[in-house]
Amino acid sequence: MTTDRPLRVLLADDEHLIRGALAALLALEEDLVVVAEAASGPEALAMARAHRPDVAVLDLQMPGADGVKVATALRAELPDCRTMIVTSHGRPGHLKRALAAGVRGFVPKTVSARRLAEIIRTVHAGNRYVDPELAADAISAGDSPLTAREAEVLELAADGAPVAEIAERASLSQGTVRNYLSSAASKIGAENRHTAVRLARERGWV
Amino acid sequence: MTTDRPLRVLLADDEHLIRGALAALLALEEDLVVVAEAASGPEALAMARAHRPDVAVLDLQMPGADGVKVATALRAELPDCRTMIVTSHGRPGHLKRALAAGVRGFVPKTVSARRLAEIIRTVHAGNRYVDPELAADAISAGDSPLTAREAEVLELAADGAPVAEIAERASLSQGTVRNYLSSAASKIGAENRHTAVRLARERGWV
DNA sequence: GGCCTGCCATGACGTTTGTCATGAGCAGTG
DNA sequence: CACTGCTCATGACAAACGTCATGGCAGGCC
Repeated sequence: MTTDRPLRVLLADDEHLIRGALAALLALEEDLVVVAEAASGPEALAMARAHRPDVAVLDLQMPGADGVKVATALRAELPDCRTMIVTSHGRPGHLKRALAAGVRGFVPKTVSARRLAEIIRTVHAGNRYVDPELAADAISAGDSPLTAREAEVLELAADGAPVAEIAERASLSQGTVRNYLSSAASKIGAENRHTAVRLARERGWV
Repeated sequence: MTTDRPLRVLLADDEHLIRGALAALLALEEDLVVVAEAASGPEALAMARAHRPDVAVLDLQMPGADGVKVATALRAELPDCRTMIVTSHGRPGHLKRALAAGVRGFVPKTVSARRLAEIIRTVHAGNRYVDPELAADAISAGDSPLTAREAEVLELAADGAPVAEIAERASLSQGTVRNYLSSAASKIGAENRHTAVRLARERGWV
C-alpha cells in the first residue's frame, strides 16, 4: 500500500453544510485529497470533467440530476473514475438503479467519516461496497413483478393524474391504461392504483 | 462580546457522517463547544437532561421523535435551553410546527458551517432566525383554507384508502366523506383527492 | 413450426368517485 | 335576534375507475 500519490476525490452534495463538513473531515486523511466540490448534478459533471478525480462521491438527491444520473454520465465520459453514492434515505430501488449504473459504492449517511474514508479506498481499489443493511432491504424487497409498461404507466399515475391524461402521455388507449394499472395493482397486492403507487415506491419498483 | 464562558451546544442528527463532521467544524469556532451528540429523538432528550446545553441543534427527521417533538419536550423540561432545527427538506408546514413549538432557529442544510455558527450565536442571544427562503415559502403557501374536518378526512385519504374505509375510521357517512373530500379538493384547486393530498402535504396543511 | 409471454386494444359491466342540491342542528358574531 | 360558517346527512346523476373476456401481433424458446 504505497501512499506516493494521493487519492483524488470529487464531493457532490447540495447541502453546503454537509459538503463542507465532509471535505474537512476527509482532509484529515493523509492519502485523500478533495479536488473538487459540487452542489448540483450538472455542476458535479462539469467538475469531474475539469478535475478528473479518482473517485466521485455523489449524494443521491441533488438538484438538476440525481446521483445515479451523474454516475451514468461519468461512466460514459470518464470510465476511470469510480463512483459511489451517499444517501440519507436508502430505498431498495435506488440501490438497484445505482448498481445498474455502474456505481461501486452505496452507503447511508449514518456511517462515520473514518468509515467513509475506508470505503472510498475500497472503491478506488476496484472493489465494491454496499451497506449490509441496505443490501438486506433490497433483497427482502425482491425483484419487481411489474412488466416495463406496467411500471411506466404506474409511474405516470404517481401524481394522481386521471386515466385520460396517463393514456395521452403514454400514447396508449384509456382501456389499455386501465388494464395495466389493474394488473399492476393486483400484482402488488393493492386495492387501487394509488396505494399501488405508494407501495411500489416504498419497494423501489418505480 | 466577552468569550469568558463557551457556548454549550447539543447536536442531534441521526446521520453519523453529518453529525461528526458538523461537530468537527463547530469545534473550530472559539466560542462554541459541542457538549453532547445524539442520533435519535429520545437520545437527544436524555443528553439534554444530562448536559444542559445552551443551544440544542436538532435535525428535523430523526428516529424515535422528530426535531419538533424534541423541541416541545425541551421547552417544558429545560426552558433555558434554546432550540433550533436544521433540515434538508424545508416544507412550509414544518416551519410552522417548529415555530409553534418555540423553536428559535430554522435553517436548511444548504448553509455553510460558519453561517450556522453565527446563527447558533444569534439564537443563543435570544433572537430568532428563520431562513429567508423557507420563510418566503411558508408565507406564499399561506394558511390552510381547510376546515378541521376537511383536513382530518383528507389525512385519512392520504394512503389511498377508499371512501368506505375513511368513513368508518372517521365515523362519518360515506356521503359526508365525499362531500368533504370534494370541497377540500376544490379549495386546494386539485382535480381529485389524491392530488389534493399531495398538494396539501407540500404546503404543510396536513 | 408450435407455444408461451408480453404488448396493445376494444367493448361491456358494475362499482366507486365527484358533484350538486338540499336540509337540519349548532356554534360564534355583529 | 339574525346571520354566517361549520358539521353532518341524504339522494341523485354523470363521470371515472376496476375488472373481465376477447383478440391480434410481436418476439423468444423447445
